[in-house]
This record gives sequence, structure tokens and C-alpha cells, in this order.
Amino acid sequence: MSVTIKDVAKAANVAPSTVSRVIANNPRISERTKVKVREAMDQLGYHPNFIARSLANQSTQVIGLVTPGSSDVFFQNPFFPTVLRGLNEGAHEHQYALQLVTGKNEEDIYNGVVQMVQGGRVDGVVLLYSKVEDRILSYLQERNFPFVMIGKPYKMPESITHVDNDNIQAGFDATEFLIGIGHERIAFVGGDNKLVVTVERLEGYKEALKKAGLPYHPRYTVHETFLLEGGKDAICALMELPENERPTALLVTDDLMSLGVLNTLSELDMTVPEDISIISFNNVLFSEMSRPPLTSVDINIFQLGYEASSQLIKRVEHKDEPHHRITVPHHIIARFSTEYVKK
Amino acid sequence: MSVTIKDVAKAANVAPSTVSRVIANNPRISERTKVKVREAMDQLGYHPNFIARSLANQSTQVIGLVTPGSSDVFFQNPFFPTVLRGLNEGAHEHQYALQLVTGKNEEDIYNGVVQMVQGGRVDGVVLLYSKVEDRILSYLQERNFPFVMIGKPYKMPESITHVDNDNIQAGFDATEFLIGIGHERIAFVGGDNKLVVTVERLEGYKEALKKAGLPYHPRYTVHETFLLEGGKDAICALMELPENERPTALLVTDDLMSLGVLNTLSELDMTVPEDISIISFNNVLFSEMSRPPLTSVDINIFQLGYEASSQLIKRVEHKDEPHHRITVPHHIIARFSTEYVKK
DNA sequence: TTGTAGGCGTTATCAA
DNA sequence: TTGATAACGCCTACAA
Repeated sequence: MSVTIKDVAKAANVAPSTVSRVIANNPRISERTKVKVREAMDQLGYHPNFIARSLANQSTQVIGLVTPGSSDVFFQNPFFPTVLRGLNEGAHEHQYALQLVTGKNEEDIYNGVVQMVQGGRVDGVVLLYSKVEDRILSYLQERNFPFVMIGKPYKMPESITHVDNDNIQAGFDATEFLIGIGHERIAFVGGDNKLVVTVERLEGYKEALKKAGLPYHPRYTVHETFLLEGGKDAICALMELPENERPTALLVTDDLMSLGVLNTLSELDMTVPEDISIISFNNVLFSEMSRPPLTSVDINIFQLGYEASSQLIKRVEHKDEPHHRITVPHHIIARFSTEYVKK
Repeated sequence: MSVTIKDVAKAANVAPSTVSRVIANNPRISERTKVKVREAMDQLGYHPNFIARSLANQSTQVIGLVTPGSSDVFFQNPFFPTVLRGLNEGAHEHQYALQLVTGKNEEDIYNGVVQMVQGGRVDGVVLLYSKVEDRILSYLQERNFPFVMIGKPYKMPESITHVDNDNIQAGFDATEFLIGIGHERIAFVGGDNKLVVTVERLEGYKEALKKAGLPYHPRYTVHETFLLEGGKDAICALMELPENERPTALLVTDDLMSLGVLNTLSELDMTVPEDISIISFNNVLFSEMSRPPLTSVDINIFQLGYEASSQLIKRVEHKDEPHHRITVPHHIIARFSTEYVKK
């Protein structure tokens, strides 16, 4: 079929093992035979068979990517392409390939992970999410299989290598930004409150209010999913408050939601930022394409991915690496959805 | 290390080959031993090793995904997540996994493909693009390696299995839609004119003009890349035309570009659709999130992906399948960026 | 119906 | 510095 190490060996008049050593660039092979073997390889158009190599080595140079619950939804999230870019870059630098776990629901994905792991298809795994009570996480820990998480583990963060933003600080900074331009009635519009990110950003929000001596009103806190329509109901409810209680600014924990919010506001005939300011999170590609362009907390999604695959490869190659937490910095990109409050 | 077929064999008091046959559910194995073996498997927590199986079978159950030139840019394209979803679904139905070719430039990707293919990492490949003079395409054809293309091959479409929209028809329909609501000066804002899609949609546009007896003005045709800022210059140039020559409608071949166009127009103080109508292509997620929501030609991106992986698997499993062209239907989603022309 | 043995293409150990 | 040879875990004639 394909040209193998044996064919090369014959052509070069050496043993297969010698060819193997040439491939590995083993220093104890004479330059002369190296050259000879390499010539033969070129002539025959030899390429090593990864599968055979994997079997012999017990290592595949492949990283598995695990998406949360339903991949479908996750793929839609503008977070995904960018984090994938980062993962890709980190993997590519070390000659690793990326493989996706396929599946439409949690059960599917769980089985996919088990197959990947036990089937020896991948050397390690990146979890692209963090959630409470995760079977996959427990499974990987039990088997002591190398993995890295993007986001903050719900528990035992010190025994799980993970890369994450300081989301408390990010929530704090965003809120302080609004306070700094004069806002006092600030509402928090967050995603699924089972996600650690949401909880943390909310915490930062509260801290900033406290520090500024502003009251925290639970009714100023709404949780919606990250999906598109999410925002609508939440916003309407807030905007129906009497004028002197209505928030003058919104902190929205996801750009996609912000888009929804923007549309809802426009339907309610409210102008951003004149009537109400918005600060958003993630700073994905289209944050600057909306009208008005969104002030958003850039969380360096690319770097999140890049660090994740780099760290994972480190773990795979040195199984005794201690667990790390990598904190990726964030910074606010001020655009045109925020403005000094009108008194 | 891990539990293998041999361990199971011992535990069940049979030969390894018997275990192997049980896994394959070979009918010539007695029910009794099947049960016995399966029990042993469960007890030991056996999972077949994919790598070993791949080596023995010469088949990996993995599909390689090849992105155009720079993956980075492609990942950003909102086309990508949806097509990936489709690919994922098609692959998952047949228990195939997806692997990405990593690389940042054409050279990188080419090498990645060669490694994947010669390295026996994948059973087949999906090309997520179609372009002129493609090394990767030639390479795959030369080696007679199973692949499927999304988009229309630049040449020899009858000897390449591909899944695509009828883009000429789509361009035609979109243009006719505008003509149908009274527009006569319609400009074509297209992406990279080396891409087959662009060329075809342009062709459809011309045909529709012709059919309606409207003149085709080359200056009404602008080509920009699919990138965000793309639109700006092109649009300004058009809008600087004297009022009675200025187009009243734009046909923009990509939603992302449309977003850019929308912003540019808003900077020029032109209102959509009152001052100018826009019909867009692809109908990606955020088409309805823009302001105004875009009238867009839905090209069924999901199905494009789904068909691609399904077809590929068919080819992989029956090497003698004849080449197909799968045409995925499109339809216009009318939203609020198009309006009857003001006379 | 089941077992034996060789092979898939590498790598790694041990001799030479 | 190189060559035999035995793994790696599974599949599949061929034999029994």
C-alpha cells in the first residue's frame, strides 16, 4: 500500500530500525547513513505512519476538545472561534492536532470523552467550560488523565490546571468604570447563574458598588441565558420601573446578550448611550460592529485558548508538572455605548 | 497499563480472537460465550484501543477538516460555526470524529494535510472552501484520497464530489427580489473575486439585470474581502455618485460585509431601508440582530456541512461511489433592510 | 464455534 | 554504529 519504513530500509540497504533512528535523528547514527537513508526516503516519498507510531509510543500528539452540554449552542457562541484560534496556535507550535468530541447532548459528549480517552485517541483534553457537578471532570480526575480547563473550577481549583480571567476583578472594573462616569443606578444583566463566570462577575459588581457606597438592589440583577433573545424580557422589566428608579447603566456579561439588549432598547425607543449606558463583556469580533459600538471588557479569548493548549501539552509531556492557575488579563475597551450620566 | 483484549480473554477463559469477534459482534460466536465475554469486559472496564484497531484496519474513523489559507480568518467567519455544527452532526451519526488541520498559512496547512493523509490519521478530508489553483486539491486527487469539497470546484466539477448552493440562481433570485420591489439601480458588493461563490453570485446578478432589461454598469460592482472593514471604501465611492446615478439598492454577498456596509451608511447619514435597500447573503446568526435586521439569502449552512460529512463517509466506506454534486437549496428571508423604492 | 499465528508500521531493547 | 527481535493492541486468515 503506502511506503513504509521497510521499503526505505531495503532501498537504503539498512535495517528498519536504522531508518527509525534516522527519523528520530538519533545522534548515534553516522552522518553517512543518515544521508543515505534520507535520500531513500525522499525518493520513495516516505511519510511516517502516525497510527503505528502512536501505537508503539503510546502517544498520539492529538488534543481533544470538549464543549459543554450541547456543542451546537456552544459553536454559535462568538467566544468559540476565537478560543479555537488560540488553541490551534498553541497546539500547532508543538505539532499537536486538535480533535473535537462530537455529540449533541451531555450524555453523548460524556461517552465521546470516554471513547477518546480510553480509546487512546488523544493525549490530553481541554475542557472549554466550567460547570458545577461535572461528570466529565470527575471522570478525568479519577483516571488521572491530563486535562486543562478554561474557566475556574467549581471546586478544588488548586488541584486543577486551569486558565481563566480574574472575573471578580473584571466585574469590579467594569462597574467601577460606570461609577467613574457618574452612574449610580447600575443593573447587572448576567447569563446562566450556574456558570462560574456569571457568579464571579456579579460578585465583582457587588464589591464595586459597596466600595462606592452604593446600595445593591437584587431587583437590578437579572439572569438570562447567553442566547440571543435572552435579554428582552429582562430589559423590559427594568425599563418599566419609574423613571427615578430606572437604571442609567447596564452591565451585561456577554456581547451576544448586549446585542439583544441593544435591540430591545431600540424597540423601547431608548437611545444608547444617551438614555442608558451599556458596558459589555468579552469584546468579540462584532462588538465594534454594533450600533453604537460596544464598550466591552476584553478578556483576551485568544490567549485563553493559547494558554490552555500550551499548558496541556506541558502536562502531557511532563506528567509530574504541578497544577497551575493561569490568569489571563482583561482590559476595558471604551467605545460608544457608555457616556457620562445626565444628572 | 490499560486493560486489553488479552486481559478480557483471560478473565473469560477464551482466546483473544474470540473477544475480538465478540466486539465485532460476529454471528459465528455462540450467545453463551458472547455473554460471558461481555461480562468480563464490563467487569474489567474494557474499552477498545482505537489506535490499535486503526492500525489493524487501516481506518481511523476520523475526518480531517481543511480550512482555507489562514485558519485564523476563517474561524472568525460566522459561516464557520454553523458549517462545523453540520459537519459534526453528519460525522456523529456515523461515529466519526472530526480533526482540524492546524496551521496559520497556506504552506502550513498544506503540510498539515500531507501529514494527516500520509500519516494515516484520517480516512477522508473535507475542504471547507473552493479556490482557484489549489495545491491541496491536486494533492488529494493525485493520491486518490477520499475528499469532499464545500463549494463549487473551479474545474472538473463532475469528477469531484462537492456540496454547494446554486449560487448563480441565488444571485439571480436576490437581484430579482430587489427588482421586484422597484429597484433599478442595484450595486453588487462582493467578496474576493477569486472565490467561486463571488463570481457565481455576480453572474446571477448580471443575468437578472439582463432579464429585466436593466443595464449592467461595471462601476456598480465592487469587490472587497470578507473582512470587516472591507465595505467602507467601496460604499463611500458609490455614495459619492450624483443622486440620480446613485444606487437605490445594494446586493452584498456576505452578512459580515453587510454589517460593515450598514455602519458606513450610518456614518454617511443614510438610512436603511429608507434611503437605500440592502439584501445580504448567508443569513448567519446575527443577520437578525443588526439594525435593521437584514434581508438575507439563507443558504442553509448547516446542511452544507451535514451533507459534506455524510457524503464523505459514504465515499470512505464505498470507494467506488460515483462523484456527486449535492445542491443545497437557498431561500430569501425578508426582514427590514429592503423596501419598495421611492420614485 | 473457537483457537493459533502472523501482520498492521513503528519504536526500543539488547546484542553484535 | 548498526541489526535482530520483541513489543504496542487489535484483526483475520487458517486450522482445529
